[in-house]
Amino acid sequence: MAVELTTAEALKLWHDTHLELVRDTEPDLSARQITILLTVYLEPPPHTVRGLAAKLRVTKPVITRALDSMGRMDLVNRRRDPQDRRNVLVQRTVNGSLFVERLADTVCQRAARLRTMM
Amino acid sequence: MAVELTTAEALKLWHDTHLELVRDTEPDLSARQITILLTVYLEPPPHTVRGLAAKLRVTKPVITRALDSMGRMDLVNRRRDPQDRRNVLVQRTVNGSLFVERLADTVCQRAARLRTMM
DNA sequence: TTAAAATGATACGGGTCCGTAACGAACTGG
DNA sequence: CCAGTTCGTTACGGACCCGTATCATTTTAA
Repeated sequence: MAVELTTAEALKLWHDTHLELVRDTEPDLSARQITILLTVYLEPPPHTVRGLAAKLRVTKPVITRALDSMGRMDLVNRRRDPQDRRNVLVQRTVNGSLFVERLADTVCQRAARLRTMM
Repeated sequence: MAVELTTAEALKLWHDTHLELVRDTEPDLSARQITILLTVYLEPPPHTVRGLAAKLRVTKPVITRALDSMGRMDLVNRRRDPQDRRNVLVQRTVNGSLFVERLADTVCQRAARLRTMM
C-alpha cells in the first residue's frame, strides 16, 4: 500500500511545511544541505565527501562547504577514517538527531491536517 | 480522512524529493522562494509584497528580491495595482505553472513509491 | 492644500554559496 | 622507493541573499 496524494495535496503539503520552516527561522538549510543531512541520518554509514558528492551529483567543494556550515550548527560531525586516512567520515550528532526529528514531526503534522484544513 | 504518514515515511519523502530536485538542478529555489511561489499559485489573489512579507514573517526587501530572482526565471510577474498604485500585484506565469506542476508530480511520485521502495 | 501614512524599491556592508583550479596528505603499484 | 592516483580542502572571483535604513511614489486625512 502506497501513500496516495493528489497533486493538490502534494503542493499544499510542500507549501505548508516550507511556510512553517521559514517562519520558525530554524537554521534555514538549503535544499542541498537538507539532502545531505537526511542522507546521513537515513542511510547506513559510512558517508564520505566523495560518496555524497556522487549521490547528489554536485562537486566535492559543495559537500565540504555544506559540512562546514552544518558542523558549525552542530548538525553533523567529521572524523578521519582510521582505515584510510584520506577519507572523511560524516557522523551524526545529538543535535542533528533532534533537528531531523522535529522536521519529521512538522511534515507529519502538516500531512495529517491536509484533508481537514483544505 | 487525513494523510497518514509515519515519521520515517515523512523523512524519506522529504529526502527523496529534495534529492531529485537537487539532482535536476531545476532553478534551485530557496525555502523562502518556494514558499512565495506556492503561496502565489495555491492561494487566491491578490498577492502583494506586504501581504507576502507578513505571511512569511520576513522583511519586505526579502520579498522584493525573491520576486526579482523569480521574475528573471519567469516564474512570477509583477504589475502595479490600478486601484491603488502603491501596491504591486504578484501574478502567475505559464512557466511558473509548469514548474509548480512538475514539483507536484515529483512529490506525488516519491510519495507513491514510499512503501514499495523502503 | 498639505502633513502624515503606507507601499514597494534601493543602497549599503556583511555574509554565504557557487564552480574551477590548485593544493597537501595519504594510499597504491610497479 | 617513487611516480601516479585518490581524497578532501582551500583559494579565487563572481553571484546571490540578508537586515537596516533610506528613498520616491502614492494615498489619506486634517
